[in-house]
Amino acid sequence: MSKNTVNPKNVSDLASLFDALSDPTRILIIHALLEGEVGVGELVEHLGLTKSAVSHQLRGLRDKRIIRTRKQGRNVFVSIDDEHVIDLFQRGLDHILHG
Amino acid sequence: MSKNTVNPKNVSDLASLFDALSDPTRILIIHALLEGEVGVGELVEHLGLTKSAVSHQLRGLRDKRIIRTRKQGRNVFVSIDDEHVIDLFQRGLDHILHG
DNA sequence: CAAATAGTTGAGCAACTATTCAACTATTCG
DNA sequence: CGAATAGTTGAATAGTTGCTCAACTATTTG
Repeated sequence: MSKNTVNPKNVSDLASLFDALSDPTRILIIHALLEGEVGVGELVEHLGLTKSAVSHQLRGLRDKRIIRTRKQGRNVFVSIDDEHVIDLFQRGLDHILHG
Repeated sequence: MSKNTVNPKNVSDLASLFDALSDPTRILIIHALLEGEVGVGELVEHLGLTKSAVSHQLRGLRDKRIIRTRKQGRNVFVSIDDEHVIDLFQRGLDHILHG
C-alpha cells in the first residue's frame, strides 16, 4: 500500500501545490475565479498586466490542473478545476484576515 | 468595516504564507515538526543539507512566525509557532495523497 | 480574401532563491 | 585558559521565476 506519506514525490508534489498559490498574480487570478468562470480578457484588464503575462500564468496553473480553460470563438474562459485548492485558498485567507 | 478582502497587503500576505510551504526543504522541515519539537542538528541530519542551508531556511520560517526556536546550551530546538499552518499542510497533503 | 481581435508561444532579462563556503559567535568541557 | 561543538551570518553563485516584447495561431467580420 502507500509507503511513508513523505516520499520524495509527495514532497515535491506538495511543494508544487503550495507554489501555485505563492505568487500575488496567481492569488488574484484564483480569487477572481472563486465566483465562477471568467474570461481571459477580463483577467487581463483586472490584473493590469499584458495578455502574455496572464497567459503564461494560466498555462502554469493549467499544467498543474488547478484551472481549466474553455475556448469559445476567439475567447477563452477560465475556471477552477481543482476544488480542493479553493479550500486551501479560503483557509489561507481566513488565517491572514482573522488569524 | 472590513475593507475589501483582497487589498494589496492581503494579497501579498497570502502569497507569502503559501510561499512558506512552496519548497521541498521547507516541506520536510515542517513535516518533521508535526510531531513536536526537533533539534536543528536532527534536521540537518535528516535533510542531508549543510547546517548553513538549514539555518537559512529556519530563519525565513521564523521571520514569518511559522516556527519558533529555543536555545538550550549549544543546541537549538525548533517547533511550530503557527498552528494554522499545520492545518494547511495537512489539507495539502491529504489532497495530493487521496484526491 | 484581408483586417481586426483574442490569445499563445518562445526568447531574453532582471530579480529572486536555495544552496554552499568561510568566517564568525556562543557554549561546554578539560 | 584553549579546543571542540552547535549554530548563525554574509558573500558568492547556480538555477529559477515573472514579466515584456515580438512573432505567431486561430477566429470572426467585412
